[in-house]
Amino acid sequence: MDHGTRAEPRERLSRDTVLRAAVALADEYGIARLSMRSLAEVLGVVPMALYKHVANKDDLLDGMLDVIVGEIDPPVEEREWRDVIRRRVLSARRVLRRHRWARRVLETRTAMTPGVLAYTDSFIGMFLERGFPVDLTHHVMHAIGSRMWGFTQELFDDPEADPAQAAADAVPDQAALQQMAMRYPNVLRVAMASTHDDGVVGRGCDDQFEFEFALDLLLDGIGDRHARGWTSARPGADR
Amino acid sequence: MDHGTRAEPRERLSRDTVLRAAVALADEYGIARLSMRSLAEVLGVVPMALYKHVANKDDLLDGMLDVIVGEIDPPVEEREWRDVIRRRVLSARRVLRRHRWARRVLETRTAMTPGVLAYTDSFIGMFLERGFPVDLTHHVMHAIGSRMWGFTQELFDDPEADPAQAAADAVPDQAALQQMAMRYPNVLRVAMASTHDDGVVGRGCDDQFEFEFALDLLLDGIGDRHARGWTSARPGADR
DNA sequence: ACCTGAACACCGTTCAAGT
DNA sequence: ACCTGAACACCGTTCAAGT
Repeated sequence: MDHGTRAEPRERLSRDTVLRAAVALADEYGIARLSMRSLAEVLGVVPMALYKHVANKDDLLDGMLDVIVGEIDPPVEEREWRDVIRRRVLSARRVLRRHRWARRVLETRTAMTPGVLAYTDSFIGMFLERGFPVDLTHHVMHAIGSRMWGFTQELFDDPEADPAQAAADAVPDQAALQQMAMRYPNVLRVAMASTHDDGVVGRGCDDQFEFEFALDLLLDGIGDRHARGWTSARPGADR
Repeated sequence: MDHGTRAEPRERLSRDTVLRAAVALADEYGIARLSMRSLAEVLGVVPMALYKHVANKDDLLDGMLDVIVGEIDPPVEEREWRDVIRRRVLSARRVLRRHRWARRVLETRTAMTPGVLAYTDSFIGMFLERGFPVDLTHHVMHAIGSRMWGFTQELFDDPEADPAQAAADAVPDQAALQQMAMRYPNVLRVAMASTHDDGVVGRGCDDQFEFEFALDLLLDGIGDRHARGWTSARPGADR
């Protein structure tokens, strides 16, 4: 019943309100629908008003990342490195799954924001404080890569899948399946292996299972190198 | 000396010429500068002319991917799975480094194009044909993920870095370094460890070394699971 | 069959002005 | 100090028309 502009004294904008509104908007409608203009509309303000609180769109995205990085649990107090790392990664994973746009944004930017740096620093600390040498820790961090955020670069999973696409995947028509079997027999065999129990070809994989499988492969390898006192000992280190 | 439109009988467009021109344009100026409009201009044609050969921009990107996937070497003839996989991955890596935009494009799309499927099928085949069970192969493919294309999701490396950014990274001012040391001591220690030999803080890491380190961690883990006859044996498989 | 031109509905962002 | 309005230089794409 609000004809005319119900001029409730709209709260003054702040960087924080802008960032949180942006996160909420991306959570609900996806990052593709987040534009300076759509965000302004949600906040009941003209697009240019945002630029008082955010330098530009990149700065907005960086800020959004920092907001959600703050949601990752701190490391647990324990001396066993493997468990500490494992839990932290799985906590990050839960956060990134709540904010499905965040993965893509993390991949996109160079992301040297304060929050991201703080998390990285704390993550490295988990190794160093538990006796890992700096050299090994360095290479280990590279090997872990995006898995410190709880995601693996999976092929063929679309993080922003529209339901239509998902439905199409789930019910492939017979002809397409036939073609598939001819041309890509190995893909099909592997896809079938994961899904014979629920009868569909698409989405039969348990993402969480796959993630932990890969994470444990990695942690095993790391533990092995650590136990063997591995160093990079690269030729020309004294050059 | 071409005043007026030098009406050389411009070659008729084809899907192939369009795709190759797009690849060349992205190679030279980066994917951000590739638009339907800029591509049309390069081809000396009006934007809408492209739509006869390409359904839309997504289709263009898919096509570009298929062009470069064709550049990956076929698997070598050998019976040792580890070496075959390793070489194939490193070949893919060389291709993706020639076309630096491709990594981002691969990440972005669901990418179920014929070329991508064919490569995936052949990749899976390398395991199956060398005695890996289907179940293990399935999980292994998930664990390998984007590494089958020769890239790891690295944090803090910008694939499309502008030179200005790179320069800024390479020569951090003293004050920034000081701040860094206070706030992110662990990040700094690790960064220093890799670079004491060339004296700069930024880009001191040997990407190729890091990639192979991580790849070998993974391959070791895979070999271990294979040797132990690992199966997923998930509860409820008969449900 | 292939290419063109004008138009539509979007972007991020600048600049000068309002209160 | 904060917000506004109009404008600029871009996008991808539709539609009706040209040859």
